Amino acid sequence: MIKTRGKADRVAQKTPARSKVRRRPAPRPESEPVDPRRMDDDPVVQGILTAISQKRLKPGTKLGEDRLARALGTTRIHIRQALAHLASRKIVVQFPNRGAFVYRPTWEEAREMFAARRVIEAATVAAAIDRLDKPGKVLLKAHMAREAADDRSDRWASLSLTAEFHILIAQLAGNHVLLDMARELILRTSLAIATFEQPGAPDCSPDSHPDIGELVLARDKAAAVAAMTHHLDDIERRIQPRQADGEVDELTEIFKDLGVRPAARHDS
Amino acid sequence: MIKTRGKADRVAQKTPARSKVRRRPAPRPESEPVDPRRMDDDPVVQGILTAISQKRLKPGTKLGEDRLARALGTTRIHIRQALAHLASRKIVVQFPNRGAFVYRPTWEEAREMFAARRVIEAATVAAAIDRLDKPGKVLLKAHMAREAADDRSDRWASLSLTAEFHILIAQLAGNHVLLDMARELILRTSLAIATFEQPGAPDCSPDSHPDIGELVLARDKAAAVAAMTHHLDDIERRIQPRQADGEVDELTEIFKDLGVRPAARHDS
DNA sequence: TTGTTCGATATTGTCGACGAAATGGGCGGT
DNA sequence: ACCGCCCATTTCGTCGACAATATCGAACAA
Repeated sequence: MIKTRGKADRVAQKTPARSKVRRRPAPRPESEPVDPRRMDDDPVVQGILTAISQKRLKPGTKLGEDRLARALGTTRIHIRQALAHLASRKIVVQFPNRGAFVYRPTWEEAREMFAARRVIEAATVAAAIDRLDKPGKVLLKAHMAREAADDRSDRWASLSLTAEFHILIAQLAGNHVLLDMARELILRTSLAIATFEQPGAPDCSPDSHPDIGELVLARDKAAAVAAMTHHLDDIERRIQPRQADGEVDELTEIFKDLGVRPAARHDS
Repeated sequence: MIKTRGKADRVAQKTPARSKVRRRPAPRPESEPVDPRRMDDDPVVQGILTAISQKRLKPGTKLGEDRLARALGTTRIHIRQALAHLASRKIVVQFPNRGAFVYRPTWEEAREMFAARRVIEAATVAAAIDRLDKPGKVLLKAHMAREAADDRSDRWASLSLTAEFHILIAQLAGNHVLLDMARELILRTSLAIATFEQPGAPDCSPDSHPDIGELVLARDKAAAVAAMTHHLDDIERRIQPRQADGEVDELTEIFKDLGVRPAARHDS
């Protein structure tokens, strides 16, 4: 008979307020309205994300499912979901029957990411200045202090710190949509940098951050936008279009001034 | 033994050019280098996406897995993948153990989407003017002709058409990253409109499109940017912050100026 | 030695089924 | 008549296993 299911087909999303207006019978403790699932909170996703932003996972790295499952202590299905999510956000690429790899942007795409960042972040600094208030100033000053106090002893922590400056600006802008875009762009940009950086160049000239921060605190919008744009230009200038198709070129690059040959290959 | 798998761990992403240079033994027809999986090409995703952009799926609609699987003639696992992808892009929301629903933005988020669109699309028109060339002009003129010839006979086709104008501008900008963002924003904006629109108001004042198009063709950047911004303001003004939490309020809205009271409540 | 073919291995993709949670309706108590 | 509880049904989440495909190594021919 199949029972065509006449109702409840479109019940409307909304934090599951019970069908009627009656307040919940308190089966739940309180204040837990069953939040929507946020894949970004998944520990697997978080792990891969921070590993990437700290450059512990390099572009092109294969992310095998079974391997990750064992490494992170979960089952393959969670890994699959996490990888699918990261693939949707273009943090990883999935090839059919071959697996997932950390995304490696092309040179053109890297350029386009920076162009997009200039657009977005120019808007976020401007908006951040517009709606800057006491708590915002406190947050900004606190971050600037943290960056000033950073002694570069922990390269990974420093990398996170510089990225957080840009994210903080986007947060101060108060637009969650722009914030998400900025987050995504910053992450993907770090992939672009990792792909095309010259070996041994710093990631993000941290010297510019205090200047930008001061301009924001001074509410000098035009100068702050100009400084941010210039800052991003600076970062972009640090990358070069080396052969992005790697492997062979990578090897020639590695061995070209090294003079060693594989010898006779007997591992173990 | 476990076999720590000494090599090939990071082989680099790159369109799987065969391990050697030899041409393939011809199991594949030709010219198909195994492209990365693009979830956006999935027919299920496409179906839901166009259904949403044409407002055949309204915000809040429940997207049951088994139901969709039967409706679209696939298995549940494909539906799950598609829904996960759409959830990553915030087109749908997934509640644990409750299913997926077409995303219904909050009022603030709707405002933020428009603000973001002003930022992105101001940049895309500007860039489109900068790199406008012959084929670009042809495309733009062709689209303007199509919009001019549209007789609104097919409401769904008209909706797609107006969205495509904005996407075309973004395409002309030549920045794939910005293009993707514009695509996503346009789609989510249409969800915001569907959520908060006043019943019976047109979606996107199509009258503005010819003006903007002409300004682009005339390469008047300042005026085009201003026109685009104004156009988006126009659209945003058409929505109102009605109670977004729906159902009860939705019903009161439906019946509020209808003059009927529940009387003495004896249904049937 | 160089290049090709074939088989073994490993990894991914998919399916079916079961357990878990929530929804909805009916029942009994106040 | 209303409110709360309980159970049946539906739907989602997860696990295990199998099939499909690619990768790797070795044997083989030129």
